[in-house]
Amino acid sequence: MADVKPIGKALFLREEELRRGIELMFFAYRDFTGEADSILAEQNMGRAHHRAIYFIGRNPGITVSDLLAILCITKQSLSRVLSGLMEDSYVVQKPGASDRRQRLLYLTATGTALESRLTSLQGRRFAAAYREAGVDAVDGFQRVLRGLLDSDTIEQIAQQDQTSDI
Amino acid sequence: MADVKPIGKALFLREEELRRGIELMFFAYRDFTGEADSILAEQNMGRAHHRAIYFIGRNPGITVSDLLAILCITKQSLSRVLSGLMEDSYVVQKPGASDRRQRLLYLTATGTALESRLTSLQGRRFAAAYREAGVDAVDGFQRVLRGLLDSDTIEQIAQQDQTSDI
DNA sequence: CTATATTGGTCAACATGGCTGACGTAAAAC
DNA sequence: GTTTTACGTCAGCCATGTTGACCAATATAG
Repeated sequence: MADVKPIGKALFLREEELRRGIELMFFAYRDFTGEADSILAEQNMGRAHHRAIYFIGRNPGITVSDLLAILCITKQSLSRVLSGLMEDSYVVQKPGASDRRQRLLYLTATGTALESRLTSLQGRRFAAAYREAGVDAVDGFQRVLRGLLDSDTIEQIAQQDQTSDI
Repeated sequence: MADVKPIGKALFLREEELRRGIELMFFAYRDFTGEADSILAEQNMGRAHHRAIYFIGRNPGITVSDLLAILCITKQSLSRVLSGLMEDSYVVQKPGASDRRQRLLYLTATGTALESRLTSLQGRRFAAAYREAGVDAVDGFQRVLRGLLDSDTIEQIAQQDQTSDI
């Protein structure tokens, strides 16, 4: 097998490298979400609830349509989740001050508690990975992940960063 | 706001950094799988079919239990998916030579065609991201992703690499 | 050779979380 | 005053995960 053409060898290595990325992405995402999933299961919630709680916590007072734009799901799907979260008092809604059709979403104390529990769990996993890998690796990690995004998503994230009340 | 304590500022930045990672992971995974999902939807398949096809293509002749170990789902869930794939002639099974209880899984020509279509789609996305980000970034990316894995997953991947017939 | 363990499949029932389509209501905007 | 927008809701469908029970073929250990 030593007589493989260099070009073939290069292509093979390239495909291996790409497959490694694909697989790593699959396993990492699964393990990354796994821990939070078990906590959520205890409260009879799923990943969809987590996402809603996370982004409401991150953007207090967000409107339903803005949340829809972030999550990219149908309003029926989100509505089902939000109804559950409000019934169990993780989330409350207030009418918008300027536009009273809007229902601005906020976490309750319970909601905030759950959100920070979940986020600190996932954050610890990231912190450990970052620590092991080193600062330069973190930069590369984020650059590659950004490169995987759709262009719409990139714009969306950029806008969010602008309007966020940091 | 210039009188924030340095320690508070550092913690804030740290949390921001961790949240950035969490969010990037969510968006990147969604966009990364999105394209393949649409192709799969055309063939009335979902992500579960994709995973099965991918790992059978990657490990021709894999047993059902080994595939189960990779996917970490119940055999009932996998069985449903495999039945569909065999009915539509994407996958065939042959009895194992040494252990005839085993059913070794292989892709058909149709299956291989679909697998490579999907993989090259996702591969192109990775290739573009890798190209933009640069070689060093790729290394960092993979190091951080590996750091996010559960220890069981790490062992599993290591074993796979050993036994793979490269 | 027999007992047990392993590999794999199957049926039934259920939950979650996507989706579509249709319809309603309140408020803003023109 | 009409139209558009923001949001909700009802009904139903599909994919994919779950548990539990049960069965068949075969390998393996005693």
